[in-house]
Amino acid sequence: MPEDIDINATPRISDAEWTVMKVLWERGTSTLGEVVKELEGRLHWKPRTVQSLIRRLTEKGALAVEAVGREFRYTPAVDQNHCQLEESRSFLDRVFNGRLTPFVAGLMEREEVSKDDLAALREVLAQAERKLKK
Amino acid sequence: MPEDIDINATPRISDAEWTVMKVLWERGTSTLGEVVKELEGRLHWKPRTVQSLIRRLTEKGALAVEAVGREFRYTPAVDQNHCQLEESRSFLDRVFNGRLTPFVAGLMEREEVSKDDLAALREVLAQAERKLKK
DNA sequence: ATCCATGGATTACACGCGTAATCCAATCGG
DNA sequence: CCGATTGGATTACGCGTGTAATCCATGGAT
Repeated sequence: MPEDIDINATPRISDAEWTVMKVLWERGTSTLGEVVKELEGRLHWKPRTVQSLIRRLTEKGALAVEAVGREFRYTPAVDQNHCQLEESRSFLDRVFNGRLTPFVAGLMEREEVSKDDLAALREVLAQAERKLKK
Repeated sequence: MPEDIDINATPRISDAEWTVMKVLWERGTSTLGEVVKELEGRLHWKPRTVQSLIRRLTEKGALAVEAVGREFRYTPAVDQNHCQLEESRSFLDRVFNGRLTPFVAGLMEREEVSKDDLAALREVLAQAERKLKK
């Protein structure tokens, strides 16, 4: 009886949820209040909204919960790089048929890439080429 | 009285709609039947599904309609590069806080980039650098 | 001792999306 | 000419999402 459940699947994270996850990944672990504080100012979100998002993330297994006193602390239960990679693939597939180059080229044509970015990219490229050669 | 409508906004295109738009962009203009034919095999979609997507795209102004005999021909009314750029920006913001380099680096670390890609990227980079210098 | 802020649990609610089915009219193949 | 196919118009329907509000318990401030 083969399992239908893909044990390695990362949960699907929505737009708004990404905002929350980024805070949690950055801070490592937080209470609701800490996340709310972190977000207020940038966003108009009411605390209940943040709580809803956190609850959904917990339900879909993206956050782990640990009771501390009468509160909970929330900790990412999925790897940021992994999630980013999945999003990257699905984005590239959807919009650019999976091709990376047109994506980068498009941004560069519109001058969306700074000189610093260029330098960093050059470095990343060089490294990848070295790795390929080995 | 300032307008609330952003005249330059491209409509928001959903996942499934991207699939349809890519066909239309590639073919320039098509009837429903042509799109259905183009997609069958790759996808399980029923013709009514394709029609629904086309209708929604028309309603949101992404496609222009022109009656030809009893049928309609659908033609993209939004620029592909423009849509791609918008998607790119929103994706980078959401997932990578707008930073291009970590995105590319992430893909390369996981060896998601082929040698040909690397060469093409190198070329794109060089061109961008030349443009910056001028 | 009391009141308020805070957090969990439950509920809300409209909208977009994926994925069609139905109904109807016209056209096409035979 | 007639049945089958095709395409437009209308309708469907459950799920996820964005964005909360309510209700309730409790711990901290006064």
